[in-house]
Amino acid sequence: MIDVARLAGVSHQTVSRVMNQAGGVTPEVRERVEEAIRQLRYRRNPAARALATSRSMNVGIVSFGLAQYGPSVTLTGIADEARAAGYATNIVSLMDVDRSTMREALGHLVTDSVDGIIVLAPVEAALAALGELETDMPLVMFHPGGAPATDRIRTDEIAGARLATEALLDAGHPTVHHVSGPPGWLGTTARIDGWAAVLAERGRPAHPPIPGDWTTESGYLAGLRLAEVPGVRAVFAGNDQMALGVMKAFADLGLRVPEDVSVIGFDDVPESAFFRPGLTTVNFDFAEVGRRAVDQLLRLLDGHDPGPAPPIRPKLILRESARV
Amino acid sequence: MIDVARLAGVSHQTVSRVMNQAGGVTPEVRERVEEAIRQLRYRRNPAARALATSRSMNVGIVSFGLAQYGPSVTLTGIADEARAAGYATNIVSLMDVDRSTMREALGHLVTDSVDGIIVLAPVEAALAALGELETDMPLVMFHPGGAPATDRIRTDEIAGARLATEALLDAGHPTVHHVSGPPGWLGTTARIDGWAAVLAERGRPAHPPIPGDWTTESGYLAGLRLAEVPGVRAVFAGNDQMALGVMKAFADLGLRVPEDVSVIGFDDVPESAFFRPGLTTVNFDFAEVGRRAVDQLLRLLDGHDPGPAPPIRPKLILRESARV
DNA sequence: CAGAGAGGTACCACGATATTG
DNA sequence: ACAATATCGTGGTACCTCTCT
Repeated sequence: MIDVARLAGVSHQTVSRVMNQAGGVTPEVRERVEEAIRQLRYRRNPAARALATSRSMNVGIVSFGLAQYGPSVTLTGIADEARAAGYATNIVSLMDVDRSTMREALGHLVTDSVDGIIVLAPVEAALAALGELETDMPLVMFHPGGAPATDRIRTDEIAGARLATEALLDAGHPTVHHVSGPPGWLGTTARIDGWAAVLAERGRPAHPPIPGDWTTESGYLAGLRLAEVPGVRAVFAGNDQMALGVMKAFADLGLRVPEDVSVIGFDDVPESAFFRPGLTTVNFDFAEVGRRAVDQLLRLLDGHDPGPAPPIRPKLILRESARV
Repeated sequence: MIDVARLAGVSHQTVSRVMNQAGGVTPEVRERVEEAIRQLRYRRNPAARALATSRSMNVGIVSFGLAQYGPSVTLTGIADEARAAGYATNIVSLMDVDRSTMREALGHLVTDSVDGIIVLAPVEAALAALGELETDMPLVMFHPGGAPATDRIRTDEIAGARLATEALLDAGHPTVHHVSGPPGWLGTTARIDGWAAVLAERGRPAHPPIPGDWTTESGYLAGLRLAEVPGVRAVFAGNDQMALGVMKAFADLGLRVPEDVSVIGFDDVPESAFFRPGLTTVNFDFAEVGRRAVDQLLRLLDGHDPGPAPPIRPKLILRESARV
């Protein structure tokens, strides 16, 4: 910066003003400084800046289950939005989620002095661990189906499950069977809640959900079991992979989708449009989850209470797997 | 740090020595300092440290296709290994790969003054873009099927494709059909090369590969086409999703796997063990790719030429989808 | 004597180096 | 010779001062 100042014939302070888009610089001087910056290919040193401002311009991310579709898409949303706001993205990945791993992850990020943290671990264990750990660091977590709160970004998965269930009932099916995700995941609970609420409202029989584990295989097994239930007309699966498995089991057993049974999935993974039949499913914009998490965190960093962020709304994507 | 020094009754320099595990401190003094550190919950300021040492202790990652299984697992490997070495992980995700997006991504990381960069974008466009861009920053890229080089971490995907093809031929099948990945991906080329080489060596007919796009659906379409080819006995698919699609097409058309046709996949995604039938496939340790990339980069940062890193070797995972 | 543009100086929290006990 | 200290440099920003319409 000193070199730039010398070349432009000004003080380093003026160069700083130019770099920070601060006012109080003559257009003429500003141009001279900018030319010097270009000429010397100057980039300011973020460490020095961080030291002087006590802001690292880094956001930390604690992530779990990155190999899943939703979280990985959300991660890119976070990275993009943070970048756009001038923040870098510092990631810690978790193998398991419990109090000690969470404490360790947060500790790493605190040591790296990030300005704020986003927790991308939509499981109950994460919630519990965060509840027990006290941090003064601004923190936003992803909470599928959660209640409004300043530190949460919510996908309204209860509404998503309702959309699917209502669509199936509206189509005239007597009830809807549910293949759920594994216990412990926030999304599993939310989807069960939404589905059960609609059945209760309309006085339809609610068969106990058949638990899967998000995999296609578990969906297949659930499908085999469902096929034996007399009068199965409509199935709502907790994610698209399980819906795929259900459909495969039905196909193997000679049940036609959607002629005999309607199936609706959840997530709208890119492949779901290409399943056979194309899967009717519930879409959430997971990248938007990431972007909003960053926005919310930045507002928190600004100091004034932003209030709860609005939830991400579901969209029912109509394809061929369900007669609605 | 000054507070710690004051509390321990020493100079800040001595505290620095203790923090850095440097010698030249009496055990007694060291203990006093460590007690003071504990008491004040002191953590050193990474920005100040970065400024003084001109090392940010950050590695940058340029990633593409994070929603894919391989890259996302590799990312966690990178994050873990970097963390273990005291480095934080700074991620930039790419939507498209071309010269300008790559330049921009590297520019961001340079601005953030990372100490080194790992490029996780196994497509030819990335290779080309990096070739044209000159950076003095230490950089390691993931290069499936690539030749040995100091700045590359290689998975020996040619060997992986050979394993699959040889196993099928050894089982007595007259030849092997290949469902390839989309053009432009380094893995696509490597897998085709390995497959073709084995067929050539053994004088077997090589039908042109049927190109897919990594999705289950494209595998399904390829399976429909393959089923019409007379005498199809063995199929090697470029990844597990496509293998799943192929098997589904065969099932729909009444071809039994493995009785009528053997199928081998590639990647060994966690679900593949649960496909029906369980998928014989080629495993690579993608997390290890990430760990080695970090190790190699750290050696580069050390200054002395580490030589090419050894390639990641494939393993054939025998399950039920192929009679071998 | 305002007020705007520019410069001067202290300070951020460390590590490196030379120096002292 | 060894432990511990004092001083300086790192590259910026914040705040105060100066100068000139």
